[in-house]
Amino acid sequence: MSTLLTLPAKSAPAAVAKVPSAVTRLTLLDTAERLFAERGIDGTSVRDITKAAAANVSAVNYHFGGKDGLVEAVFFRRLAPLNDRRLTRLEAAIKHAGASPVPLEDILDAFIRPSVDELRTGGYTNHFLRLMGRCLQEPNPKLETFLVGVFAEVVGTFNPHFVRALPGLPTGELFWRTSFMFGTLHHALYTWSRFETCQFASMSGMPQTTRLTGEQLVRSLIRYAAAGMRAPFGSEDPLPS
Amino acid sequence: MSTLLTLPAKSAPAAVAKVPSAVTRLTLLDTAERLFAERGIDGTSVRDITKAAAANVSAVNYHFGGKDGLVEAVFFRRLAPLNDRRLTRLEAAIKHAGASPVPLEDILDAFIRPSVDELRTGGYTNHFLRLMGRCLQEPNPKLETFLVGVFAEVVGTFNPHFVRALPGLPTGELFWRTSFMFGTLHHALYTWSRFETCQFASMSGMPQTTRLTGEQLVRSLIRYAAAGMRAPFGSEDPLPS
DNA sequence: GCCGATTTCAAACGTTTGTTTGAACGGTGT
DNA sequence: ACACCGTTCAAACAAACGTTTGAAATCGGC
Repeated sequence: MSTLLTLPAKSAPAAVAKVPSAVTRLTLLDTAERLFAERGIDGTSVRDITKAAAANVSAVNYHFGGKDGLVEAVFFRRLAPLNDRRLTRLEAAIKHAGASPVPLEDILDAFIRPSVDELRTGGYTNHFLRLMGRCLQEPNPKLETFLVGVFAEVVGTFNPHFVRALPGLPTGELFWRTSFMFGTLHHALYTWSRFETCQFASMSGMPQTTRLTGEQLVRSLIRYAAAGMRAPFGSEDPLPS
Repeated sequence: MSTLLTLPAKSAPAAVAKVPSAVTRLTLLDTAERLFAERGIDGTSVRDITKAAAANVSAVNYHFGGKDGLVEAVFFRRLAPLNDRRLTRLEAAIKHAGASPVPLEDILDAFIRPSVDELRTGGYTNHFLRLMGRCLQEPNPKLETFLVGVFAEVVGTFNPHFVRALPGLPTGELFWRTSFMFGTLHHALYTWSRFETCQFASMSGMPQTTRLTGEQLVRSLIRYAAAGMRAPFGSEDPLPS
């Protein structure tokens, strides 16, 4: 339930030189992250994980209290610093803007860049990027409430600045455009992170120019999302049937 | 493998008055669609399906040759007419445009509208919409190759018209913007179709103005995607750090 | 009313799932 | 040397998994 980061038993006294080995714990987290990204959570058994991690089957239950605890730990390990980065970058953009509204591109940069950039540079592999692109649609209900809670603070902090940066846009429309931006980001992460072996690359004879660096992907995403969120709203020309 | 729509045994002779009952088959497809959307494919057992459908456990194997066959049938039943609709609408837009390039909004309309609109009006429930939003990220490899094959024709047909409608846009950038549009659409379908019971609605105190009709969602999506795909491309002002 | 084909059914198949158990291991402090 | 604590391990647990089986039930055509 609420035992998100509580280590297994490890009675808290003398908490100085803690985490004696924790190598098995880390290996389990890494391999679980990789396998979850490749086969999904339900498609990965604890035996798959422990076998790939060269650990015992019961290690998952010992270190994480069960498979559910491992799932939460896998996501929490990445999501917490990711969202910290987002908030930090937004703070910087707010300070840089002074009293005037934060430019839309800066808000999007603070939101998007950590997903693509910081996650990779911190010794992270591409596996969590694939997992990120999928996480919102994982059917695990516990995970869903957990993710919603983690994201709530971020969205709540970003939303007022979107409102200021896009004056005149109705609240409902802004909600949906934010959701569109979310979907754009997640699908792009999923596609980009697995592009090396992606079957979609052969869909329409795609050339090699589709390979992007992380920085290029960030810029493309911001360009696309900024233009989309700034799209004129109102009863313009009706669409043809 | 390639037995996508082949009925179980049913030796083909006297193929006139076929499909004697097929009520069990249809019930299984409907309930499987619903449960797949709610719990994911791996999270749904054949016993869950057959129990909810008031059928026998072996019915899945009899009618579809196994769970994999059922999965393919669930997707194929919706995807085939959906993509037919897309191609038909694109044809109409091409004819309407004459020799000039098809307007970007018309291309997007032909691509997006069937997903939101036609799928619902044809007696479809919302369940496949949720499944649609998730299908590209289902870890089932067989399903993936199947979906890629189904979508290949559509993408191959739409791409040349995107090229004409967006002159000057590099091929690589166009690929990614198309992918962005794809992600936008799928995430929007997922969010919109489950909005009634969606936890995201409570994330930032969203008002009731976020409820959209299908038509409103289509127009919002087209506005957003059109603006995003038309975003200026080049080495403009560098983003702030 | 009977026959052959089609469909349903209860029961069981072997495998895999997540989890638990209790003993053995490997350090550290005394 | 001893006891202690955190960790690992092989073995087993009941439950659920997809699938198979062979016998009933159902139906249409003659």
